[in-house]
Amino acid sequence: MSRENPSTRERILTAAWKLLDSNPGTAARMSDIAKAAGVSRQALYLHFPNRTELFIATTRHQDEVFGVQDMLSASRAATSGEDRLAAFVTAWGNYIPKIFGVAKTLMIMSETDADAAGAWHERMADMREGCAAAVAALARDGVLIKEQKDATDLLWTLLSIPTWEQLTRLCDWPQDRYVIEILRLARLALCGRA
Amino acid sequence: MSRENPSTRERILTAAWKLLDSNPGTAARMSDIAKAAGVSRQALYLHFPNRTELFIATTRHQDEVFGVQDMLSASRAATSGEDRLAAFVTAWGNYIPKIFGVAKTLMIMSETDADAAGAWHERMADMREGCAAAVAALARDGVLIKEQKDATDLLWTLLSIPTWEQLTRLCDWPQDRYVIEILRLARLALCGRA
DNA sequence: ATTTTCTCTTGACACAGTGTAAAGTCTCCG
DNA sequence: CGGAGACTTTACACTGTGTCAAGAGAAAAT
Repeated sequence: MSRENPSTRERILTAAWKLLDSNPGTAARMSDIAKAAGVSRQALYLHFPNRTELFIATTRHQDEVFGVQDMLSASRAATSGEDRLAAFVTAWGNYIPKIFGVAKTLMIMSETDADAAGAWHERMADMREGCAAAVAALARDGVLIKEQKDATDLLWTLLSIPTWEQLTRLCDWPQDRYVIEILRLARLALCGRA
Repeated sequence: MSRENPSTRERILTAAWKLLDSNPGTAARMSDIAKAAGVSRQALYLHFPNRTELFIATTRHQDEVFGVQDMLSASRAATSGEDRLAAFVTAWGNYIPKIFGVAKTLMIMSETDADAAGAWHERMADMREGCAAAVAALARDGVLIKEQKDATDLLWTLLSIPTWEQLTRLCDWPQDRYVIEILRLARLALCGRA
């Protein structure tokens, strides 16, 4: 289930990725993914124990392809708290659209599937780390006007995927305006000034 | 499907309500609801054409029981823009926990079910009206620092159900603090001051 | 060159859940 | 008494997930 012909596994992951991207949340069926990958439905079960694990593997695959780690470490480079906040909001805010389709599917599956919930919460916890680090940097600079826990909660919520979805998809905000406004709001909420 | 014995229909709606409330999003099965209502599974189909319509009827039923209209008209009573904003945020913010279980289920079903999506979007559009009215009142008072459309988008997003869920359920904020903080954030975002 | 091994396919099946259909029961009401 | 309406019971079609077993095909081992 791990050291087989990588090309097939890769093709399945790519097919799942594309399908979930093209209509997020609608949770493609196993047979759809198989067809898109050009393999039999049963072949999926040779590489992944079930649908949930396939989707979890797809998000991990995305993270590898995009190099989330590099992205997050870039925001760690900023010296001042405010720079760090800006770097983190920009990095994560611009990462969301890349992973939205798959992430949303996992998010929805979280409600009914414990494994999906675990993977999803882990991902959100990772993102929260970044929020906490930015908040801590603001506190160190003495510009934070709230408790660190509360500030982290707020920033974490502002940067949540549903918030991104509502503003960009339902309100038709272009991506760059979303980033600018969320950053403005974060600064207002955490430092009391823009 | 509408003028039959009301007690059975009522009992089904109440059962659905309770089940959806007790574990939101997990989408109770028809047989669960039937059992809880003390009727046969098939009886559900005598009153509702399908599962989606049953859940939609459940939200409408909630709105009747709680009297959303009265709640919203109360916020219209406020004279100044800032009062109106506060009244609306408080009213809606405190309404969310009452409807959360059912609303979230409908929200999740929206992804795969067109009827659910219609009902859900209609509900959200209603809520947006309230946002727009509060924003217009702020503009009339000359305290709004953004375009009305953008301000409405922001307020609408701050008051979204996922935002409520994240802060109260995941971050463990008590309900009253949620209302206070969202109101503070809304004032900051729309008027530039708390 | 033959055999073994691995990946994938084919076809079948069990299971859960939704929605439909038909026949039967029960009760109320004329 | 007899009919109408609400509900039950049983059965079934359909979709989608996950399992199982037999076999094809090719590459690797011997």
